[in-house]
Amino acid sequence: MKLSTRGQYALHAMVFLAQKAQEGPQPLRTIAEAGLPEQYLEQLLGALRRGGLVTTIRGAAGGYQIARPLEEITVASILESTEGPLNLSECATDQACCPKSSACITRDVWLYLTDNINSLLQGITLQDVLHNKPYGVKEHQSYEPRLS
Amino acid sequence: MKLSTRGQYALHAMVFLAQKAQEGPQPLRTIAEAGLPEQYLEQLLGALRRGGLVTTIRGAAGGYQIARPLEEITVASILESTEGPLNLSECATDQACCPKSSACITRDVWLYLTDNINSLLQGITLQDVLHNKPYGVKEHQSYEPRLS
DNA sequence: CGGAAATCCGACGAAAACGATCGGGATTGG
DNA sequence: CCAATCCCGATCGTTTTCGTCGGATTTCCG
Repeated sequence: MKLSTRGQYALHAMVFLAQKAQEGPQPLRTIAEAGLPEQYLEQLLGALRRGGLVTTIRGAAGGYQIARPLEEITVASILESTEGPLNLSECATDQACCPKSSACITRDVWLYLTDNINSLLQGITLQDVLHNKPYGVKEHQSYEPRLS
Repeated sequence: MKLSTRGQYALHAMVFLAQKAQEGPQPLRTIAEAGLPEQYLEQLLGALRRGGLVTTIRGAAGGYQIARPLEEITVASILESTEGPLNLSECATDQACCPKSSACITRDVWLYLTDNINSLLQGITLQDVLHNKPYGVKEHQSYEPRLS
């Protein structure tokens, strides 16, 4: 189980933009200076814009800016914008999984994990990351198997 | 962020073997009957054996069996055997990450997530899955940023 | 002993995903 | 106008994933 570099780069870029939030739009060039491939990063910022997390200003002296208050931007939303939704198993999203297995009890496991990982990711905001605070300490969602 | 089918198939197979734990060794053929690709599954069972989760009996009337008590086999160990360790970001395992970024504060995020997801996965045993019990409801590990 | 049932294992191959790179178009400040 | 900058679709090499294949080995059973 791993994440692609898209998510890593995206989080990195968002943290950078958050730090420079008061300094006007940051051009791609500047964001990539930490060592990220510039043209690749451009794609990711496009995804983040479409996800409503950054705004852009085109033309000379343009660049990228954080679109919303830092406490509203979660790691979950960053990863979802750049990597798509968390999908541990088709079994968890699609209905007709496990063709011949009458009682697919593994499905409950995937659903439980999906819920809890999402809740973990939603518990971390850019604000938290910047302030180096201990992250959200909600409890695990209690789990009751769905009757289906 | 997704899991490969290896993990899905492996969990499915392990649940099946757990259900048949009292009935002697189950041949590959039988395990695959639910619709899994037989020869592919064979590789996965090899990995599970190397991980110490199943034992095999070779030769005619042979097959696969659960190797340990159900409450000792966690979803974490199944996924680790078949997919390798959870690795959200090289940044989390390797040291020299983020080449030019002096203070890589994203690293703390990956470490935190890795710890908590692992703890989620370790909280579910085959026993729990079979009995359809609410899974482990430990709290999130409290997190204090490492000073590095 | 011989054959059938089964696991074991390495190699191969098609398809998808990943990690970029490229080239050109559109927008805007100076 | 021109330079800086974002926008966007296409392409491309590499790696990973998802299997398949063929053969070797082990063991039961008659």
